[in-house]
Amino acid sequence: MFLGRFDHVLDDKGRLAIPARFRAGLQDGMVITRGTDRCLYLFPVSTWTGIASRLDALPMGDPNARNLRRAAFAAAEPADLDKQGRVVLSERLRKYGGLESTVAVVGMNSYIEVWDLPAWEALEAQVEEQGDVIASHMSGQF
Amino acid sequence: MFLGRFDHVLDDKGRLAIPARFRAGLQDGMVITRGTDRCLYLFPVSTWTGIASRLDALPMGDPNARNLRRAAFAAAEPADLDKQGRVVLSERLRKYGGLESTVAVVGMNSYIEVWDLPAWEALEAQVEEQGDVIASHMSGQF
DNA sequence: GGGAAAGTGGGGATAAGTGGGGAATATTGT
DNA sequence: ACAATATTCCCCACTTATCCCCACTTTCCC
Repeated sequence: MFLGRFDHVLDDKGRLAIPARFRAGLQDGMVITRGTDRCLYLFPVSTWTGIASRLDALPMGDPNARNLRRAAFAAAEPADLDKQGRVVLSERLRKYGGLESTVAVVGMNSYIEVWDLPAWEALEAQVEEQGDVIASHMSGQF
Repeated sequence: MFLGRFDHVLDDKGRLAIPARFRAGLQDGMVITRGTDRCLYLFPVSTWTGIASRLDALPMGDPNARNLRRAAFAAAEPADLDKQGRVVLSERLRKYGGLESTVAVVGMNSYIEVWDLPAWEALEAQVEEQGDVIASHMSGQF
């Protein structure tokens, strides 16, 4: 599973080194797409196919559903690890995520999120202020 | 399958370069036809035959079904990739899609859509206005 | 401390996207 | 029917981006 946060550098070719611990789960390829709050999602293909089939099931008679489906598929980009364990993030994805140079690669258990580092740190600080909320969500679960 | 968005130029001969990643799925030929919302659909032949047989199965006693069938078959045009991986879009199809010079070629998983770029961008902006609709549709799915 | 692996950087070969010329085929007009 | 014009298709050429490989530095681990 994908756990932990890693700060990596995006080079001028748009390449991002995937943390070594995450690579095994991405050997068969991955799909990178836009996530919530200006981050990027990075799914193993096996996970993506499930998402894709649910998108395919959307009713084509509904205009909103049609456009949602279009946006979702258009934003998705297949990718593979190179021999050094990196992926190329397209110009478009980088722009969406506001990725400049240093990014946070965050394991989200079943998938991976990629954040511009300043944005991630701001989010982290914000969450820290709300410590009680998190604690209340976790109580009685372990 | 077909994923991602690519901005390509339509030359004065009406030729459109198919993104290299899409070509493998179209080697055996394709069928281009009118899509919803003024875009073009581009199906691999194998996918098209399924659609065609469903159209064939429509009840010929029903006037609506008859006309749907007529419109669907009349709009469809077979095409092949040339040696450079391009297809020629007929005058009629270009006019229907309002294709001027730059178009968006969008992978829709099982088929491909072709949009006039300004129209596509308008659609994208519209979807974005609806907030994280995409994310909410994907959330709870992985 | 030594070895291996991880993260980072850069250069060269190859393919992708685009434009244009010319031969073969079809279309039009006299 | 024949010539003139237009259309389609195939091939070649250029520019830019992408991919693949090699190499260096730092960190981690034994």
